[in-house]
Amino acid sequence: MDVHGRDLRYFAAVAEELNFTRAAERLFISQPALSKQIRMLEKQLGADLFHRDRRAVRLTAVGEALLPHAHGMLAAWEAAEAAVAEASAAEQHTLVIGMSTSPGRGLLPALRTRLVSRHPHARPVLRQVNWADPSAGLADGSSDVAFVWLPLPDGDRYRYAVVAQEPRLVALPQGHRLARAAADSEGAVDFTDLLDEPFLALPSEAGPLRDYWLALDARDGRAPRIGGVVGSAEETHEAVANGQGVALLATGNASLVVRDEVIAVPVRGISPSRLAVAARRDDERPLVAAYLAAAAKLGAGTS
Amino acid sequence: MDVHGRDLRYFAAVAEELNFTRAAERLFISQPALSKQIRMLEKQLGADLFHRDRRAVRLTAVGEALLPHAHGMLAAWEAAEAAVAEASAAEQHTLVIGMSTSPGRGLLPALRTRLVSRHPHARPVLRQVNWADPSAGLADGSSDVAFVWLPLPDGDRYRYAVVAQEPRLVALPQGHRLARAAADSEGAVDFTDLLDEPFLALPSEAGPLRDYWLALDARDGRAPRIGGVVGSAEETHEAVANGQGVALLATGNASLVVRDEVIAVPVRGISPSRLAVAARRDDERPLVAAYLAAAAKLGAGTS
DNA sequence: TGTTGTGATAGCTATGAGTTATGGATGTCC
DNA sequence: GGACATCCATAACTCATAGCTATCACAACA
Repeated sequence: MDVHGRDLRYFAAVAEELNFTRAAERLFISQPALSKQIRMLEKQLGADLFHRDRRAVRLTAVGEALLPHAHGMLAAWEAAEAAVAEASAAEQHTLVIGMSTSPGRGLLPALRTRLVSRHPHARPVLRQVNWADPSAGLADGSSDVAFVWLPLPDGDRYRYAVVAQEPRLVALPQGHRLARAAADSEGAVDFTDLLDEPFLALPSEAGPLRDYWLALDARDGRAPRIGGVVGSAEETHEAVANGQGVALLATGNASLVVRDEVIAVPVRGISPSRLAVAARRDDERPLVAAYLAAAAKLGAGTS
Repeated sequence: MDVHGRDLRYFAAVAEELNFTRAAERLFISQPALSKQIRMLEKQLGADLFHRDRRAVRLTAVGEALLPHAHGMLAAWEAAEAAVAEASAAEQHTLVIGMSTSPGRGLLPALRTRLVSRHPHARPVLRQVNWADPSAGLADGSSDVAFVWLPLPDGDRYRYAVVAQEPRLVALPQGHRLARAAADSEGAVDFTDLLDEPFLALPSEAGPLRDYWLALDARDGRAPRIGGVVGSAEETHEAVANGQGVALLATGNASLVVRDEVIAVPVRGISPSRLAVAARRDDERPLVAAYLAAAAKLGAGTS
């Protein structure tokens, strides 16, 4: 049914040498092993490939018929191996960078520059991931590294470098009562004033991250009112503008949501947001390590 | 280095099903066996072929690169198998008929007709063999059946059917003294009159056959004079015409030597020649058996 | 929360691809 | 013609591997 490529290689060698002993030497196996393998191949094909005269070995008609196919298949396999090696190398040098929203803050160009200076062959590829996955593709392997918001669910599966720590804002519809209140109070609001507001939440799959953007730890155990579930910056903008609810934002992301009817004001009394570059803890590939190292350096510089 | 075709087949199946269990069923092997084989292939290539998410199996970039090659090689092997089968069938139906000189006597067309009436696919192929090989190619396998002169050296290795038994003639140059003597004596000569003539002999490799055409058994142990060694009808004609020696002939072969300066006259006192169709005793192939059977029938009819 | 589906793992067996040692036939050299 | 070299086949053994069954781990789903 199938052949082992080796058998074809052996066959081609014997066909070329027309001498089992020399062919075996060339193949770095013993002569009996070669004899046996050729016999097995002949048995499998149900036809002799060589005429073993006492004095000479020569191809039979069947052998002649097989030889060009054997050469073709050996060449085809070499080509296949080369294709695999190439694809493999390309994969080695590709770094998939997951992100839920554009990290902005000039981070991507800075990290890219640092990465390619260390690994000139590196090909960073950006990948947008739904907000439902707080690991931005790390969990299912679709990203190699990712921009994530801390805290990360299953945090011990990852390692990360914080690249930005910023106060959180709240996005409000332009006419909201708290928008006016903030204008009176140094342009900020207390989180306690937001406790009864309906909040836009991440999908429940987001786990701890959903709780974090609801600032659950600042609510003293009282459940938040959920005004809706959002999966992207665009949806958030729409929902806020429509008055479905308010939403906490990282300062660096305000520009994605604030426009038209929506404004954002700082919130006092909650922890700042922390944006990190993360990778799977067990992923030791050089490119991944280099990207994380670059991020750590950047984070150290800007914190 | 090499692949087993089986592994490519397995890979292609999994790539198509994107499900190990179903692919294994389709391949009539167990799922663990398939898993293991794919892992081995991946290990051999040094790259993963499939992305095994908990929920889904999908090809990696490397797998995508390999797949078309795998399909190509599987198709190539099918083509190779077909080529082998075809060549094998052709060989099955080919009967190589060895002969030292054309057997004449209408034997070839008669036997050919009988053979193809029994085996319509049979392709008889004629092969001229040097006189040095009295088995006309049977010994070294270059003929399947052969027209031979009895006695045959290593006679027990062959089986045969006598197709012609004829008095032997002697070929003489036209002006030879015995040519005239024969004309006086019923057109024949006694072998005793030839004892001192130089004889043309077959090459020494011919063994008993050489002795036979020197009629050694009719010489009472006295060595013949050898006038030369001949390897074909043409050489014999030349040598006789030149007076190098005389030569015994089968009646049916006289026409090959007798022309121009050479005549042939019957010889009294020696056994007749026996022409047979022979095959290797251990060669039981239907075509060979059929040819021999046809020869036996023909021999029985004409003897 | 049990059930189903799916892939990986473990442990076993049989096959097969390799080894060395040896046999037997042929050809070669003095 | 005898010693020797060449060459393919066979025998007996070893070790890797391709297959099996049984089972686990995990996700999806009802």
